[in-house]
Amino acid sequence: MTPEPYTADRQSPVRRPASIKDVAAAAGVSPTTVSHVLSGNRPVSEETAARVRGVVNRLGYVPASLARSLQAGSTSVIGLLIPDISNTFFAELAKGAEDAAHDLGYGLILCNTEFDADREDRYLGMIRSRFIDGMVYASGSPPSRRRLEALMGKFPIALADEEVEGLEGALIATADHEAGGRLVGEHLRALGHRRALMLTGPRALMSGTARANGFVRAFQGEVVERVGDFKEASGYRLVTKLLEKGGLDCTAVFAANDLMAFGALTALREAGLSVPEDISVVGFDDIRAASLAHPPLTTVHQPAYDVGRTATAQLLQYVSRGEVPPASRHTLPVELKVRGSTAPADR
Amino acid sequence: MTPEPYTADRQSPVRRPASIKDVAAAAGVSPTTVSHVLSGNRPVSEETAARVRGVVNRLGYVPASLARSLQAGSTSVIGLLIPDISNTFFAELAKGAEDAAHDLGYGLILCNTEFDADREDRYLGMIRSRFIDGMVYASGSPPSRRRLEALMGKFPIALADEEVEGLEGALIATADHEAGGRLVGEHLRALGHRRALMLTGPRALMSGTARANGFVRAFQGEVVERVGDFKEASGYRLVTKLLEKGGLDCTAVFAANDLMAFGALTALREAGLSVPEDISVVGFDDIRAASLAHPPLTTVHQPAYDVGRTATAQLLQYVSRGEVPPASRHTLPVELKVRGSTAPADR
DNA sequence: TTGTAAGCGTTATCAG
DNA sequence: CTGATAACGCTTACAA
Repeated sequence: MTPEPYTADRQSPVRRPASIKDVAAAAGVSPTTVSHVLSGNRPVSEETAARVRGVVNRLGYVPASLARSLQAGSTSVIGLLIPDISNTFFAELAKGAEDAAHDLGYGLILCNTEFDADREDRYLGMIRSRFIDGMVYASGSPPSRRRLEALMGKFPIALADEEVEGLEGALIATADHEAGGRLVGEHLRALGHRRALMLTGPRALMSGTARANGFVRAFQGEVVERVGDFKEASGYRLVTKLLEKGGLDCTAVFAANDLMAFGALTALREAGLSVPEDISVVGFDDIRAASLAHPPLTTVHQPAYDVGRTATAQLLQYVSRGEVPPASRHTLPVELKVRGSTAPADR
Repeated sequence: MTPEPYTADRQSPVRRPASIKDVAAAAGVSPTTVSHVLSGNRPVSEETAARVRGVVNRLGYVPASLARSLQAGSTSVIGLLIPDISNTFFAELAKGAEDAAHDLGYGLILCNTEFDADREDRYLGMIRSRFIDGMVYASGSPPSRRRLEALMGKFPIALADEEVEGLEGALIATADHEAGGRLVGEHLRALGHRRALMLTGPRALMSGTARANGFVRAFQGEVVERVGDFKEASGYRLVTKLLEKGGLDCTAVFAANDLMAFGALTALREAGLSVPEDISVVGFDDIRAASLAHPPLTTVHQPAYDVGRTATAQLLQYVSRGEVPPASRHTLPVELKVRGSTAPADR
């Protein structure tokens, strides 16, 4: 227990970590034996095993996962690609994915793209270079389709939440977007609304299209459509612009997601309109802030957690066998949450 | 362009991907040359290079990152460990970290622990087994200290947002928690409040302690303290319990984070108290929902993005040189956001 | 019960 | 300008 003599370079340069050979040498056995002590893949005499374990502890030996994976041909890690980590919808989805991965003995790494094609490429590179065994893809930026297409048949990929147009043959787990739109349509119709503004997401995203279709079909009234991009700012901009050139001329707004609904809410408030007295607003997703907002937002609850969990569990079934998943679709139910932002269309 | 003949097993089993040897053989060169064509590390005749590139494309060859990393001794990927991905504070922090990593040519993988020691262990294993080159650690669950301690000197780790008690010698980037607490104390005092309830985080977390210290010092009034766990439910529970046994007897509540403040808000509302007329409430973090809440929450804005960005950039400076970072502290300024949840203490 | 040697897919070194 | 060969650190036949 005498104090260690001071060594100038004690801290900074990382010493080469102990390898299996170092352990073997120090324990007087072959690397093979060390390997088997650690993996339990074949019997080792208790005496030898104990000695090896002692050395392992003393040296702080941890097997290099890279070498192990290289040899095994797989890393036991998959990725989850999402466009926007601060959208709580994706956060929930990620939790589901993580739980599923964890349960099945896989690591899950989150890849956040910020809707940036560069980053998406980079992360997809991880699967092409086999740094990860598979990928749950929950982004939906339109340009990604062609890239995905090339990967789909060659690597294990599952689509979560968003289906990608023209990508048949994929494993996909998604909420029932169409039914969600329908629920909103029925709700507004029942409240007596006959003219609605619909704020959609980008054309190329199927989920938005499905929501819109379901809505239009069930609403059976007049629908003014404006195309946004799922961001709060676009909801604000779209409504403001409409307001400026002569008013909305609608009694209800259906935004394709909660974020855009918030933007609409702000624009409406700034224009001196009150929700739901003057106009009703409905969102989609039921993110956390929806119930906290003022007024609390009527919206469609998506089972984000389940979408993530299902997509991941399904994918791993194939990944673990070294297979690429065949086409299959898992549609999860949605639920309308009626809150304070919708009211009858009187006046 | 004749249609490919149907093959029964076309889809499922993943064929062994092309290796550098396959490319070399098909191009009639050595693996060395292929490697150099791709890396540009040494001149290759344009003719040979073109031929190699042709084969690379035709075979869809992508270098195996595992092999490359094994050889290089590093993966150019670091991890960011966070406790709760659906807390937008961490989401912002993650964005900052991601941007910094991206700028410096590193990949960043998010490790979400859900405050679960199991998962934390698992993710820390990634750095011990050298699957990642470094880790930005933004969790603060108390039991983690000893584990971290063992890693700290041996692997490149940076602490973000939360310092860990007893862990000296770390690279750490954090908001000025103490100053934040002070700002709240001054604000409430100026409004005439003299008795406040303080909802803290777990004892072991230094950030919470710093906030509390700053607050108590500046408030100079009576402070009732209750220990929570940074989750919404605990804010609700603590306030409810107090309310049940005889009222709060305070004119203001200072919660150690916004989530707990929301919990308090709900509890207060259920008890028929209105904010800020009957009682003022202040949070900490300034997460997205804070401004959306009703009433909008007065809170301390933390530069989450900058914390993530700074911690990561600093860490990478050392990681890229294969060094373990020495102790250093980066304190980032905070800002009080006065909103609708605080008012003068009249009545 | 244990060890030797080959191989996973790269890149660096050295040689031509 | 190009190629053998070794080495990165591990696992796994095959052998003893």
